[in-house]
Amino acid sequence: MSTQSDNRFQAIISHAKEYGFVFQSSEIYDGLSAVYDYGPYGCELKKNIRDYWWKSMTQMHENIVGVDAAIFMHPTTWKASGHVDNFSDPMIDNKDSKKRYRVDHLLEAYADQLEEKGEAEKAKTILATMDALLAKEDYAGLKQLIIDNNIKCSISGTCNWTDIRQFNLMFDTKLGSVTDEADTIYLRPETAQGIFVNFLNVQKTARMKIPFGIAQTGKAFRNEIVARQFIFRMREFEQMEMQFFVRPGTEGDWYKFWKEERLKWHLSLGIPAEKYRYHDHVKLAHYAKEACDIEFEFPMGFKEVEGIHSRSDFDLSQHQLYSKKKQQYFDADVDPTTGKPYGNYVPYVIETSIGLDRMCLLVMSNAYDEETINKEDGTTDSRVVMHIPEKIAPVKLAILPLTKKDGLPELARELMDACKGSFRCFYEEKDAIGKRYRRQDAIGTPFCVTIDHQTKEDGTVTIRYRDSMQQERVHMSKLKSIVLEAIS
RNA sequence: GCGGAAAUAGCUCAUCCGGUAGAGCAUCAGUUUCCCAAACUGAAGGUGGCGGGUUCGAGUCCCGUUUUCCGCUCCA
Repeated sequence: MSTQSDNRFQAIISHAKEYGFVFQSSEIYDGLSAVYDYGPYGCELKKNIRDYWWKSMTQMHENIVGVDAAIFMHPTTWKASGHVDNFSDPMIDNKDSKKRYRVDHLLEAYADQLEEKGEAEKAKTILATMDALLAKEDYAGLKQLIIDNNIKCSISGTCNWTDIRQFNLMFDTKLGSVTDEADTIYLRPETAQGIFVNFLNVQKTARMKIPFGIAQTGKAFRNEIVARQFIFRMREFEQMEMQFFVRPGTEGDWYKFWKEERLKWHLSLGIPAEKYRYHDHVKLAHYAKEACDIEFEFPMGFKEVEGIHSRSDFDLSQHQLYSKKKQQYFDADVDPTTGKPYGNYVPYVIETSIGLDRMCLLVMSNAYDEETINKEDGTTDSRVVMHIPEKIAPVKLAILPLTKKDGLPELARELMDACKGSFRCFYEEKDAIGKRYRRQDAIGTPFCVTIDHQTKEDGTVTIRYRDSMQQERVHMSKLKSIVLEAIS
């Protein structure tokens, strides 16, 4: 990473704090690691991004409906989803190289080596022993297995291992007021399962026919080993997910469709295409058939902002297995090859999952700009401006009377009253006009309007555009529609 | 979790060899001005992240701790 991009990231973090976008959580108590709060403008931005996504997914697609599932779910949910087994990996560190390994990866790699050497039997024995020990959570036994087989770290070449430790990435808590008798439940590590367990409820009550989708936004929690990089990786974060249910055999086409559709959504915000790229997964998760990330060029490099996964029928089948309740859909459409209806099946799923907090960071990173302005008298000036897309800007319109007397505030208040019911407005009469413009630039307000003495005569005002700094005279009565046009 | 760096006003930073903290910008009140960070007057804002130690005396030296950033690792 270059020093320049380092500085840029620092500048964005400082700006986010200084102008009320993002604060560290519990800052007066020295903060809480990797937890952040959104301030007055940050929460508007976040809400606007969420609303824009929600509208794009549900309102613009007749076959997508929403749910809002609880954060607490029945503990069996996480057994079915694979999170209890796959989300809590025993780890071991090599003391010499300081490298950390997942214990199962380390042993599997060793078993692979044995197989290559023609010792397949021994490899099998080791993997079987490992599985047994993992099931018993016998970490001392696992460490002994590693030592007995003289498994070395590939970096240091030594067997100098630490004890095996468990990193459970799910937060747990107790349900029930008496702790002794209470059951352990988890804060959801992803929102997807709240959709899967409601699959039939939604399908039946909203009378949905395949293909259809269920959208949800909400908080999820992961006790990350390392959570860093500002709001990019937080322990408490918000996801915007849509699970799209399709007939088996059509998932390839739908995967392709949503992969393209989701990138279009990003580009519809006017963010340059060259800052985005796809990253196709080579090594797939246990449930996936195909998967890719949409990556954005953050100040610290290209990083994932959204994932599109072809999840097969893994989730619904698992819930069917664990709940012993059929998760089937009856497809009355006629299969042209057989001439009969497709009938009952467990649908396949295409998932699109985007991190709302990452999207906020994406927008702020892309918007932040330190401009040098060449003034008419030959001198230069500078401004910090947030080029936030109009649709999602925290404040849409600033209403600024040129002076605080001669009846100008009264006219400005009239305009304020006319507009504030339709979008977020900001009123200010303090300080010189230039200073007020700069303050609005810093929070990304796309339009400023100034009421001056001419307004009293002919009802016109100057509208000043954030990005170009150009001004235009328009009639007061047109202002609301100009702004509405730009933000819809 | 390991290693490195850092933490002083809202922000960016000073404070020399250890002698009880300053600036610019921002904020607030007022005067004046009135279309791109204008000027003037005044005000407010700090137990120097927190805790301990050394010292007559610690923002400064030492230890611990918390938080942040960077590298490794992790992120199904």
